[in-house]
Amino acid sequence: MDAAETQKTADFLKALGEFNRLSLVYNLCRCESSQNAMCLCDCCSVDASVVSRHLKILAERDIVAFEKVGRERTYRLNRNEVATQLRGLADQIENSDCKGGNYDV
Amino acid sequence: MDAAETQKTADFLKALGEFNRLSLVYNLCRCESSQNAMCLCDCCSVDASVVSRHLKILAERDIVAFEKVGRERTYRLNRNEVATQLRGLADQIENSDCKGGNYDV
DNA sequence: GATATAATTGCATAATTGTGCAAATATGCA
DNA sequence: TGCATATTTGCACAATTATGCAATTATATC
Repeated sequence: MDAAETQKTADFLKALGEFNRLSLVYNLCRCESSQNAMCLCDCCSVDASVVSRHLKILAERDIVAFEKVGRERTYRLNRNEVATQLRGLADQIENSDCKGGNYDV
Repeated sequence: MDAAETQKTADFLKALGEFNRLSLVYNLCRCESSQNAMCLCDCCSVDASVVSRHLKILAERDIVAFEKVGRERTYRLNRNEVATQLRGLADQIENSDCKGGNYDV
């Protein structure tokens, strides 16, 4: 478990671990089709610029993907990728894949 | 998905989503037995008081459990609980349990 | 009781992060 | 071209968070 990978995982979890961003994720979760940012604004009572920034953070961590459609930008949740990453972490923690070089006393 | 539950999930993810705290979790992951805080200090190069505070946050979210042993406090990872929570979130996101009341357009 | 070690807490501070508003950019349409 | 809508960006600021140090608490041992 090198530091860079730990940092990357932490960044992923941190991106999900903020109320408005998690609300956006849940909101996208409910939608079959892509949603534009304006539509997503409705789910959290913050300025559009704030939603824009949160979506940017989610996109940077590959939690959402976006596409330009006209003057809109539509977002969709990367369901499989996010689920896979969460399950990978769960397995790692539960099955103790990391038990090799043991610090145990 | 009410706001309180969303906040709780966000808090859980936020607790895991910080470099030093995630390092502590990985470190505990490698140990079969409980570890005291001093021992855990070794894995992140910060003051003991910082480790103490991070462990407190992890304990508040039920990510770790502790026990008083003499003048030490020993910590262990709540493997199953953490894994279960992560998998629950993965399922929710992937299977779109929340697709019921649909905001879709 | 005196002393040593483990851990926590108070306090100050630095760093990061979330936010709103106004301005800028990008694009579609009349 | 001119105007409207969608989104982003610059800026300032508030709120939160991470950190270290010193002091304190708790407990074990001499």
